[in-house]
Amino acid sequence: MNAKTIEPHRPVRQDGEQSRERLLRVGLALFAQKGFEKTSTREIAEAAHTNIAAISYYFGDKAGLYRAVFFESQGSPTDDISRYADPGLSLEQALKGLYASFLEPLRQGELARQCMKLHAREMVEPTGLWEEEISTSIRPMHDALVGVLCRHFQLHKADDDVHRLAVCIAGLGVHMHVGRDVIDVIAPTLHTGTRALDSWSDRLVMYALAMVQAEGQRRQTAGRPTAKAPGP
Amino acid sequence: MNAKTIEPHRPVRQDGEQSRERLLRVGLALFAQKGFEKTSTREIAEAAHTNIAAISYYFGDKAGLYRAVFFESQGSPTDDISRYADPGLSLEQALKGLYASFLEPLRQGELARQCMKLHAREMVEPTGLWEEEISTSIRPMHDALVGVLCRHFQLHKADDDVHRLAVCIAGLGVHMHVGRDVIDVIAPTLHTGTRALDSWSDRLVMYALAMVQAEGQRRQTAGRPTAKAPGP
DNA sequence: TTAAGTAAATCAATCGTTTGATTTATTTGC
DNA sequence: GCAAATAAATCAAACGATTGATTTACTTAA
Repeated sequence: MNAKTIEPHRPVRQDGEQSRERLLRVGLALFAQKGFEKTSTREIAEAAHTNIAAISYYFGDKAGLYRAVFFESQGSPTDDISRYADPGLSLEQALKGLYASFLEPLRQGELARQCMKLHAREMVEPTGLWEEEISTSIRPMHDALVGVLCRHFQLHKADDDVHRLAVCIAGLGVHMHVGRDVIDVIAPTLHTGTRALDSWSDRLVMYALAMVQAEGQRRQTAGRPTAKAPGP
Repeated sequence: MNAKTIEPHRPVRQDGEQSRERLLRVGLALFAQKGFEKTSTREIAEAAHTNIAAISYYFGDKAGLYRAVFFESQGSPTDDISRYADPGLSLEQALKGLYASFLEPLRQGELARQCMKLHAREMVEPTGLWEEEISTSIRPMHDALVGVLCRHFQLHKADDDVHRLAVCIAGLGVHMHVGRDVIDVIAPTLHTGTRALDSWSDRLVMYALAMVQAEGQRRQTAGRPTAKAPGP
């Protein structure tokens, strides 16, 4: 943040802020690769070319470093909502924006991919930060998606079926990250080249639109009885 | 190595097998809840009312217990494929069978749910058993699903688009387990009651059918020029 | 007896963390 | 301008705790 002037020669002593950033970067890589428990503070310090004490010096403790990695390392956390929550957008545009939020980290490089992996790891092995992530990032995204669907279905209030549909639509995007390694093994060609992600984006939008359409048809077929299932 | 191979006959003492089963049950619960690293052998032994030495006595080491938990505890691992790989089944029947495999563990009780959680954990934090699980369980499932789709699309060979569709169809089922805790927080009503899972099954099948239909339409619209990657 | 099984004590290794001292950069007093 | 003083950053070393694994002695059923 603070502008560090250019040092005339290689200083024997680091800047401090540089060590902090190295710890963040290395911490993200190792935490994403091996998880929190399997990663030792000595390993982090060694990879970051710092002393072990630097971790507690800058972040208090190992958990503090993890927390900082989790919240500071992400590129653009929640402002992506504007890409699909805007009432002026069409359904297809909103879905395109939604899946772009999911897929962009995959093409953006290793750093963003590590962030996603860290978040995916939190999903099945919550360390406590996950609930905060839900309320600050996931919940707004889900609500925005539910809003888009309600507007499309001309509903003033979302019912369980809308929530289910929203979960499934988002689930396609989540699965791109969670199941990535599996996909690489089962069907490696699906992840080769930059065009691959474009194909994924097109298909995800197409599938999501198909699900929305199917749900719309179901709501019409289900007819007046606004209940969930046709009564006896 | 020690000659701690599998005994051909029942062990002479009854308490032994009981301790072994208790270790498996408790190990599954703790590994699923806290993960492999966070779970200590002392904790397992204490919860199973056995001694720490029993772990190495029956399973060699902690990793051996984990391996036994991972492969022995699952109810019906791979024979579910018959439920959707049978060529005589219709597409809808195959999809119903597929999602039944995903959803049944959720209604079957805590034990099966713990198994699924253990597998979901392996997905983002592989301990080495995951690759074996892919080749023995996931790959056959994916191939079977691809086969069903190829039969439906009247293709003699699967292309990337079919694989993509299969991944998305399976992704809906995977997301039921991976995102379960998140769903419980965001939309708790979606998981209440036994009827809830029936609704999920109906919707998943409906959405999958919609995706298949959309892909079929796309293949027709795309027309003769077999799009991007026509094989020689 | 014989051997499987259990219990308690103990092993070496590693963990995260803390300490006190050292080195460098910046500020202050004159 | 210049040395003293303060702050920031880094370092090696060791801390206590906990880990998985092992050893030893004891119990129990065949």
